[in-house]
Amino acid sequence: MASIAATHLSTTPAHAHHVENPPSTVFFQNCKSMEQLRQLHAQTIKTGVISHPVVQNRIMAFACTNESSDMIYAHRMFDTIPEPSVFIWNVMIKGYSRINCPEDGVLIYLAMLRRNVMPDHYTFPFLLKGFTRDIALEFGKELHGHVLKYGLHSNIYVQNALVSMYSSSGLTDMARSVFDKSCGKDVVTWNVMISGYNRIKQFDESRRLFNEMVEKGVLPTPVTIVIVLSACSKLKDLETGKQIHKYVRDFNIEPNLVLENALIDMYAACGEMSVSLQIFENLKRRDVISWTTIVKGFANSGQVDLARKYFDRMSERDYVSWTAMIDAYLRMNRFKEALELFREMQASKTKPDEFTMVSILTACANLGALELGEWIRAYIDKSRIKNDTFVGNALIDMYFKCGNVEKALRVFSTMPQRDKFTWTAVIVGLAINGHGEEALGIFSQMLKASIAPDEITCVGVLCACAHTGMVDKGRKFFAEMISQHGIEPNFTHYGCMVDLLGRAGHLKEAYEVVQNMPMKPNSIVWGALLGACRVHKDSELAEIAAKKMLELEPENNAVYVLLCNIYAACNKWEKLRELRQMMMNRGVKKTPGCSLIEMNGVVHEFVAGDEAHPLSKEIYLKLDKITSDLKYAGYTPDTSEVFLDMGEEDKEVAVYRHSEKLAIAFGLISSKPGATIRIVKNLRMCVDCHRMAKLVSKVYRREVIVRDRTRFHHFRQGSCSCKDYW
DNA sequence: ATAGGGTTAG
Repeated sequence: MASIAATHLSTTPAHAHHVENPPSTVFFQNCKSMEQLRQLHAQTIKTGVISHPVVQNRIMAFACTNESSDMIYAHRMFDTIPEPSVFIWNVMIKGYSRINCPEDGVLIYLAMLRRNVMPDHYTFPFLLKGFTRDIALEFGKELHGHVLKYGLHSNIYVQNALVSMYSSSGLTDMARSVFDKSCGKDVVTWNVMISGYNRIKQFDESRRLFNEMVEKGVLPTPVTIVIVLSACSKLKDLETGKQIHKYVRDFNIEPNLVLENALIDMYAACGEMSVSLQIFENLKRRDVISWTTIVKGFANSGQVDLARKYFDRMSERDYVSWTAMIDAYLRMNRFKEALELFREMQASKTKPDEFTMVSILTACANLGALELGEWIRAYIDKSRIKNDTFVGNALIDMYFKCGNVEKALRVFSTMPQRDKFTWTAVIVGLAINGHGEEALGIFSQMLKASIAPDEITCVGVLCACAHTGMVDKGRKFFAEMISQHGIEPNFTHYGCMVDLLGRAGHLKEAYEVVQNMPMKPNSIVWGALLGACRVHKDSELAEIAAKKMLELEPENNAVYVLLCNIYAACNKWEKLRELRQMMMNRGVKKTPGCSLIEMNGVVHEFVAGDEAHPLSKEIYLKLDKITSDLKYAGYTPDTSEVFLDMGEEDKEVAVYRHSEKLAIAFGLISSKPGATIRIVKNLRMCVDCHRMAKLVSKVYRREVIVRDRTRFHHFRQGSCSCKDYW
């Protein structure tokens, strides 16, 4: 092909570039690659036709806008043109916006103005495309001024480019003001405006504007339908979604694959998986988005195994598909499976993005998998994955939930941008790790930074007060929630208050709070009171709280167990026997205690009395050794919370086999001397395990960190960060 | 020789 073109060219005489006789440029139509363009370009130089503007235009247009465009090449040629026409400037701008360098486009545009070349109606659509929020904030207004100055605002392409620039960079109000002022709108104007509202999540306004558009008689295109279906999906508005579906059929709108996918997504989001699936099954062609949408649909409806079935059937998966499936496991608290899937994702050589990283960090946080979390952090740096605020927040949360307060704070202090969630993560993280005072300090910094707290932030503040016994500060803050921060206390806040007062020994006041709260107390509030009764061994109030809880949640086994603990601790054996009988009759089973420990990137799981671990034999031998070592340091088993009907010796065996002890023994065997042992437990730590962990930290000079259901225990040199107050 | 809008995920 190139040689034919070259032959053709060589027949054109070198002197043929006289104005009255422009050279033929048909041979450029066959040019397919930059390689061919280079040959043609060389020929035009040899023959001299290069000096003719028509030829220059052809070469520049190809170099800038062809699929295999080469802006370095284009710029080199551009520099040889003494007086570039507006056309040449335009294609240069287009070239830079195509390769996602809108700032370079702006630089070219400014150079063009300096050379006194006026922009035309082609310039702005190229120039404004692909602006990010930052670029729009920096140049948007000025360029908007230029549009008016050069009298181009009535051109519909220019006007749509302006609306699109503002709305796609989140400056929706600016977009709207151009939109409202424009006299001639077409369907694209409406589309870009509506998608602007989608962008800032004002889906109800998207829906409203769509209705207005239809009323005004503007005919929607498939693109309009996709935008509005997306809004319906987010609003979970099945009614409008169905209407639009009907509209598609009634008006014979050509349903392309993107539109079909949007329909599948809308039905899935509205909980209509059967309709969603039906559309999916009837598709002639399916792409990775169709499949991912189905996977996500099942994930959202909690049917993670069905989601997996479709995920496994996919012939092609991208990082979004993998992340969707990982999230499906997260949603069901199946964190280990989430991590297993991440390993498969790596094996498949699919590159994760920052969304994947957030999901994996969440799994690490919940499993206490610090090693893997650290690895992810290094991976993010190494692979230059976008390290945005979401990632920072997830890292902070991971470090706190793994009990590493120092590193969590280090991430916090180096984050360039912080949002409400960042501050809240730090406050909650400090609180659960027992650093109440510091949490309050961060809270006042947050207020100074003019970040408004939300409900969760308030939970963190109350939790900080509760875990550190700051009763007066907690009372004061609770009173200020409405007056200072405009936040109405919800059940969780009342629960925190009851916890705060009750734990500090003000059981009567705590009970009063429950009785006087403006809404009917729920199980969170009664549960907090019940927990306080355990700490202070008040079996009478405990009975009231437990009875209320069981009215609300008859299936809540933990309530029975806690009441048993309390009876046992108060030596109320008769009551305990009756309760045990009732539990037997109702078939109530204790949730087995379960502890997780990560070792060399693998999460090991232990349940009470477990013998399933490959190292089980060694673990029990180690446990024997620990017990005898600790006895020298003053350890005696504390079986006061054991409520099983058995002799003292059997009780000792029962506490001896608790899952956190197995995990500690395993940790001591498998890690280097001096390494911190981190454990995550699903239930509250028992008194005996707590006592033993303190001694382990002293005798073996090991830091032991146990995260239980509600808080952290940092064991160091024989004492615990919770000050035995949990 | 050069024009604009869309789906999946924390």
